[in-house]
Amino acid sequence: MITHNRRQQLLEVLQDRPDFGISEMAKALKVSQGTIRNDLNALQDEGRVKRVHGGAVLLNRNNTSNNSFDTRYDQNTAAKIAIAQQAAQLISDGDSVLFDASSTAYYVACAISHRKELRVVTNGFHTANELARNDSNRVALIGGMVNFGASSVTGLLSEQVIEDLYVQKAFLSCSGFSLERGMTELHLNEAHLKRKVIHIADQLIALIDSSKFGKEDLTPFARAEGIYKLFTDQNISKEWEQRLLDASIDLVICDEQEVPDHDQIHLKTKRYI
Amino acid sequence: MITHNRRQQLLEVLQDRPDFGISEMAKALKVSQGTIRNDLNALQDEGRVKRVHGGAVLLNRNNTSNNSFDTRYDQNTAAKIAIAQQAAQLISDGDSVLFDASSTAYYVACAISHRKELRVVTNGFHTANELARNDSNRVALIGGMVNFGASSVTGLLSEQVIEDLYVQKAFLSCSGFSLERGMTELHLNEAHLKRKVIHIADQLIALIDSSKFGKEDLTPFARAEGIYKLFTDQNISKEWEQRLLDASIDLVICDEQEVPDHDQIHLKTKRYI
DNA sequence: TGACCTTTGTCGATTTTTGAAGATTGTTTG
DNA sequence: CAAACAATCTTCAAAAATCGACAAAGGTCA
Repeated sequence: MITHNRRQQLLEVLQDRPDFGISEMAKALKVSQGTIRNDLNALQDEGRVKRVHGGAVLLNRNNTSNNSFDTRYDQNTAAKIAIAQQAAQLISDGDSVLFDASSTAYYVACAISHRKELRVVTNGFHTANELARNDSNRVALIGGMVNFGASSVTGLLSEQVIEDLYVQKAFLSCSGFSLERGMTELHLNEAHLKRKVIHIADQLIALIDSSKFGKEDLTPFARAEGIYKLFTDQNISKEWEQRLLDASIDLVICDEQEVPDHDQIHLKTKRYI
Repeated sequence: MITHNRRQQLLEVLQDRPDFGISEMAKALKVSQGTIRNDLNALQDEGRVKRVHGGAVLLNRNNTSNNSFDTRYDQNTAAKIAIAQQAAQLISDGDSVLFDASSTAYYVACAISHRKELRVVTNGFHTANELARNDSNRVALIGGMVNFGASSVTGLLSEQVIEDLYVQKAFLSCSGFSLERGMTELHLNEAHLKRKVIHIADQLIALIDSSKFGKEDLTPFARAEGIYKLFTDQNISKEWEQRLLDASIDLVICDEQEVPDHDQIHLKTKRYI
């Protein structure tokens, strides 16, 4: 084992087990504690970790995946992916679409990675990055004040910017939904932004997992009648299903399919043992 | 066995077994260790591998993603961090500052994580996220077209948005610098954006590592006289140092040891003197 | 043959690893 | 709060591994 590779492994160990101390790292990599200290100090000089008493913490670059964005992604993943895959069917090559910064919208973005020449507007970093990966797409990120937790922007720098845009389909989620108040959002800024973007979109596609029905949050931003299609998961109650049908809302209930590897994106392989 | 073929084979071995050291490669190819050393050094000169103590690591086979944030991040890290730590001294609580999407500017952002109530404008995702981590800061991300590789935006949605802002200090890097053309940038969009933001900033702080001097890229965006302070690393040539002094440019040559503890990302410890 | 390149072994210099001693830090206990 | 203890840190020195440089040996081709 050469030095460089051992240090790379050390970083991976540290990512999996941030609580490991020097002695545990030494045992995991089968070298002396002094060597681990050398390695950690060397990695510190490279700016990869910060040394603390008893061990080290990974520095920002590797840490970016450890914010609240990812934890949001792990909640109810199967339902969100089911919704995303169905909703993605609505998008064709060359479409102009809008996504909010929600994790469900991000999964839609992942599901249309094979589409070409899309024109995309979004306020989510991850969604923007995922779609910009494809060279033929033109992805616009809405400027504004940054929310660290959500990796998104909401407070608009300029109201005008959005009004000058136009998209065919807007894919929006919400934190609560009722027939009376429509789609509601916990945060004022987010609701404000969504209300804005609805005006520039031809069709409003609602991505609402079953847990949101009956919840009413602070700020409403879209009336139920304005929804072009509503996607939800199979856990929706019969009662709500009927209620939505009675209100003439175009409802799509998405079956959870076998999506084996997707949850495991965040898991790292453990080479040490 | 022709030399050229053996080197190709060596690359394949290295791909299969990245953890192989010199002696293992020598055994695998049935030549002496000295020959392996020759081969690895030759391959390094071709840019195919990077030599590390005890062996070598393969590097980017696809030169297309050359400008990505991650690869930029790893280049010349020590110099960039040195520059960042010195430049960070200019920032006080409550300041309004602007950063470009460069990795050096990102390091500055990391170095001011303890500052409070900053008002920040940037077009880099990583920089934005890092600074937004601190609740007391207000971070604005400039909206625009997304560059996947750089994790940034450049094509502006609206020229007006920037003109309505004001910052005290703008921290900008560049891909080339000369006294005649000033700061230059390879990509047109980026130069365009930087030219814009210079107008809304009181002071232009240039972050230019020593490798950039004498390079002139396509698009100039800031004249040398307009630079308020220029930070570079200690590898700058005496010749260039003199030239900048003659031009009355406020030059700061950054050396890691001179920074007080509380402003450091990490300490460079001297272990083997 | 003789010029040129590659390979190989050797040698001192450098880097890495490791263990030990003493200093420092963090925690527990009275 | 302070003393006592444990864990961890830095420093140092020695051993091991590796490096670069050089020169000798071997091969190729005009």
